[in-house]
Amino acid sequence: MGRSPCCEKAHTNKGAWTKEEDDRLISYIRAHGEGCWRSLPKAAGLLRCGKSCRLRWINYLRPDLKRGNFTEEEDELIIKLHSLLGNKWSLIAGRLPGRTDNEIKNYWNTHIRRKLLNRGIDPATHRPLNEAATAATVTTNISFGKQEQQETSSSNGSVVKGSILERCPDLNLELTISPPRQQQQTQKNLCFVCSLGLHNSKDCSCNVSNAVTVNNTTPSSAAAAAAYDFLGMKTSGVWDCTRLEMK
DNA sequence: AAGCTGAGCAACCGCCCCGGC
DNA sequence: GGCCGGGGCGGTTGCTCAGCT
Repeated sequence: MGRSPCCEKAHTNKGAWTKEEDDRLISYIRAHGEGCWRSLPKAAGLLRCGKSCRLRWINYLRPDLKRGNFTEEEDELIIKLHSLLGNKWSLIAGRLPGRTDNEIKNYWNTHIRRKLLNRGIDPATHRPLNEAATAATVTTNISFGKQEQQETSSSNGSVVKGSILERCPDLNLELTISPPRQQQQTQKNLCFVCSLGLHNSKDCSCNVSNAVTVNNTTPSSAAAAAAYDFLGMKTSGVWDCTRLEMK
């Protein structure tokens, strides 16, 4: 049973892309644009799975990609975003123009993880390693909307109280998160995801969340509170979303 | 020079979500 | 409301290459 494969695997190439395949894909997309990935390989004369074409285009061939080493600023931004968003690589990539989720994921796993470990910071929790060891069950990753709902039901059917505050009793409850100050008056209903500039994201909870203050226990605000501890440096007072703006 | 090892990264796999029917 | 197909995403694999012995 199960769903049918996305393509006829018996007649598709796998592995590294050749220059000729790249050229075919580029010229086809230039001529026709990004359309139906499933039918693209056949139309472009490629013996590749549609998914493979999409991945190749998005991660390597797209003209707006920024190749080359990550800057120190990008490093720090990735670390901050990861502490907020967890392994939401696509969301993180959305804040780094010219970078792809795959690239950031690889970079995280190869460089930043080690960098944080060298700093004595647990890359999974963004807490000091000794603290992370004693509070291994505490997560500081954001949970949005549906994911939050999924996580609130345990396997034995009992409902776990969903509040991150309950799971993270050491959170600084005095912290207030707020949208950019000049927008506070006009965007009272901005959800946390939108406040990061990730409008129209699937994780946007504008429709379900009407506040972004930590005093409320909405998933987005509680998650924001959970992220107060950047790089192990606890902060207090106002945490301003504008700090995540690209420079 | 040859073999070994680990890092880096491109690509694949499988699952999930969403929209159309 | 349920099913199905397509797209997207995160995790993992495996190839390549540089550094070391």
